[in-house]
Amino acid sequence: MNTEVTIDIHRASQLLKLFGDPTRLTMMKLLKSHECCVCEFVEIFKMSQPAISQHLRKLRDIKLVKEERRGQWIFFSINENHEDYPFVKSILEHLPEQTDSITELKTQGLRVCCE
Amino acid sequence: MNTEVTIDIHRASQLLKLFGDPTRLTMMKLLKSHECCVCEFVEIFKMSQPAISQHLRKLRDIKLVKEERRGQWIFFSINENHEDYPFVKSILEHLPEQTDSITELKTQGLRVCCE
DNA sequence: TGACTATATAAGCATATGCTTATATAGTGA
DNA sequence: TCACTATATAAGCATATGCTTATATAGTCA
Repeated sequence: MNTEVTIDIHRASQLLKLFGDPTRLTMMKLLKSHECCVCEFVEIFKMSQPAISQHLRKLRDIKLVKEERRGQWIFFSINENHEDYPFVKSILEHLPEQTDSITELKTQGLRVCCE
Repeated sequence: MNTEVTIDIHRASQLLKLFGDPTRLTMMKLLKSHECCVCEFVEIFKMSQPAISQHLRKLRDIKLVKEERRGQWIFFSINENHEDYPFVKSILEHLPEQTDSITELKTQGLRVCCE
């Protein structure tokens, strides 16, 4: 019936549990199109740095996101090689773009650019 | 870019939070193809009747499932008219079929049939 | 090196969650 | 009506979750 690869239902529920938090879900949607670092999320979500860091850790623990240090900053991005990325992608595609928050960051001169 | 209707990210996270429990996620997958009543779920999940009832209530509270009494039994089914059903459907389509548990119910003579 | 910025981690705490047991409600059928 | 089955609800409890504050780690730059 379904040509798509299916995902084990327990693993699926673990992923969905992480996506069940509005902050993490928005993070994932943002990261799908934009690399971001912690301090940017702090601005976007108006949330403390440890809170942001802990959300990202949960996403990183199951390898949904990867990190890369550049100078002072650690940039987070979606791990497109994750075994369940097709599943993740199909969920994120139903969500509205979050480009506004990135645009606002830029307007405020808070978008971290590290070349 | 995307011709699909998008879902508000907060509402999405509420749905996904409910789907973040393996029992409820499996229930939803089962209900997508089979009407079931509480006592069947009790058998399938080897879980107490109140526990099952409470999971179903959460799904019913946000109208993801509907119920219909037939005699002694109350049959639950997916609410395909839910505003977010396309989103729900796309998630469930990634999950493996759960027909085995229904087959097993039938084998044990525990499948409730109410015509 | 020392001050600064970015990030991670630990501990604590209030609230949420998912079960349990006990009990209430509602339909069936003798 | 009464015993029975199916389901719902309430209260209690152990654990999980998501924040907080305090502190540690690591890089930058004067």
